[in-house]
Amino acid sequence: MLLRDLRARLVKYISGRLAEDVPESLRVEEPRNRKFGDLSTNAAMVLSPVVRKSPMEISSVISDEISDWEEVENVRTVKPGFINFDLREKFLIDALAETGRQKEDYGTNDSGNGIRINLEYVSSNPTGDLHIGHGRWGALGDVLSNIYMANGYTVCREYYVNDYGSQAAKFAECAAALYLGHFGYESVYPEDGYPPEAVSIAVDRLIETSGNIFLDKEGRLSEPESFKKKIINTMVERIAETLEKMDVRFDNWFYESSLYRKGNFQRILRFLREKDLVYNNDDAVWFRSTGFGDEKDRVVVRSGGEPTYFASDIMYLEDKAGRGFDRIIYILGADHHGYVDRLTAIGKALGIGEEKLMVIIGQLVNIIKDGMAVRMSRRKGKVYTLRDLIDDVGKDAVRYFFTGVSCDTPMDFDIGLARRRSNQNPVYYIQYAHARIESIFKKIEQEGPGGLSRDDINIDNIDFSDIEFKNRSEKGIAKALLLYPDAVFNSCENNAPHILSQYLLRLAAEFHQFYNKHRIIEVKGGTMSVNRSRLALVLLVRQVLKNALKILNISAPEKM
RNA sequence: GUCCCUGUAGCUCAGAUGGAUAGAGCACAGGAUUCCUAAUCCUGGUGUCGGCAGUUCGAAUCUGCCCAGGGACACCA
Repeated sequence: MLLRDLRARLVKYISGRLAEDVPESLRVEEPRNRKFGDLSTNAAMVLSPVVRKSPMEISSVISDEISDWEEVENVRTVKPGFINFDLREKFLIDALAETGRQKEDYGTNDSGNGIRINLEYVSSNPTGDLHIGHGRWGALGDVLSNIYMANGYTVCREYYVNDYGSQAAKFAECAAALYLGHFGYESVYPEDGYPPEAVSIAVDRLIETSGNIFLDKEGRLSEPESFKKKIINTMVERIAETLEKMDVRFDNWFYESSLYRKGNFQRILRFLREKDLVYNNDDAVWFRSTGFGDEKDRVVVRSGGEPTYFASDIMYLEDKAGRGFDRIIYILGADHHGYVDRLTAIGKALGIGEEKLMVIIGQLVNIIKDGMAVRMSRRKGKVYTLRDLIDDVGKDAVRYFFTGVSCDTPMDFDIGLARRRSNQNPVYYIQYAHARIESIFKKIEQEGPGGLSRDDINIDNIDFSDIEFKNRSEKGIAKALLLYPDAVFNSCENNAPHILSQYLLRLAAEFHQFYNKHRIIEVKGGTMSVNRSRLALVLLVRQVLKNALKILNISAPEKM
């Protein structure tokens, strides 16, 4: 990791020599403006208050040190106290050779040290189709999982199925009404039920696969409990199918009902009483969540004796901790942000450290249609669902749109725009870079210069010492390639897949610019030759594009 | 009323723990293809970084107060 390694080295030099503690804010980074050089550090400025010397004074000491590094050349200090420097070509070439050797592993690191993460996302109630927002959490969770794995963590992707409470019961009730109605029997549809068109998705499917097996002779449900189980599973199947359409998959579908297996609820209740974490009031059992930072106490057992959803939350978190995860991450939609305090309260009460529990809030998605915002409420009949979106624009675009912007940003999703398969969609720009490179290789293979075989354009057989930088865009590409591992690391540190998306866009841009100016297959006086240096460079670009696209799980097409 | 997120170019958004002249794409105008895919490239420019104070050598970034948009505040999930 170029930036991180250089920073670490600088910190090591400074600590004990110039200052006891090196400020966190010390950075080695690319300067915004290219004219300042390849890299830059603010070391002198952040040290100034610590050392009580002027930045310029400190910068001369530090720039002397940096000048000794074999990676860099041309170190200079500038006005307020910045130290700017360039990367030496010899270093770039050696580093690129190493990149080529690592191939599909390039960019990964083991900073995660095998730490076990449970990442829960989507977890939409199985009471209807997924909406657009779920697509965002799905893409976010999936890519974040990939990012964590690329950084050496172990990840369990989990979906929590709410199949136990009153919402599931209500859904089953609605479904039963439609089911009986379908076979011509009288049925009463619950007044406050889910929209029938949402429920019928599952009912139609159930009838298709299982026919009337839940119907008894009197025109009633023969086995209401199995019907409920079946109808919910049918909905879950449908949800899983939708998510699979965008390549979002889970390691564990965790059923809320499984928390209530033999005596588990009584066990946790006893435990909570022993710890004095609950008390009785108004015939209900309350959890002392205010004692752990929640704004109010929460009911665990209703006056009727039924456990609440909050009871499930307690057991679920306990279960996760019991499965030995070092870190438990929830991705919640902004409409559930009120959960954060509750969850952390449970965590504290159960002795799960704050550093172990993390909640990522994803802001909502607005749908824009013909310039107008469209409300997306599942309770209001026919809406534009995630399934519709994936069918309209394809999984690559969906995934890129959702992970290309910060999850803190409420996004506007313009359906009309997303439908257009045009250059307005940046994902094509990135994929096109990959397709172009493939096309070059195909050309070399098919009608390339004599004496050049397929093996010669294999990354394993390339002599990277052939690389030379004859112009700015070649060096620019090299630098961009070497910054990839930092992008992977930073996107993990910040739980921000969009850092990776942004990086990809930049690499693609570097490539397209290069491609337009310089040729890999050169033709001189009718004879064709391949520029070995550029071939090597482009092979690496392809590798990094592939690696990054794999993390985003967006396809890298060979032709477009 | 309380809490969370957001407010940056005409539009969609970057700007990762404060740093050097605030960026990209789209849209708009013009140009580039006898040659590896023009889904590309090159050239054009616009900003009271929502507002007002404060902290700092230095603020789009941190703090406070306002304004605007979205969301959340059940013995529903």
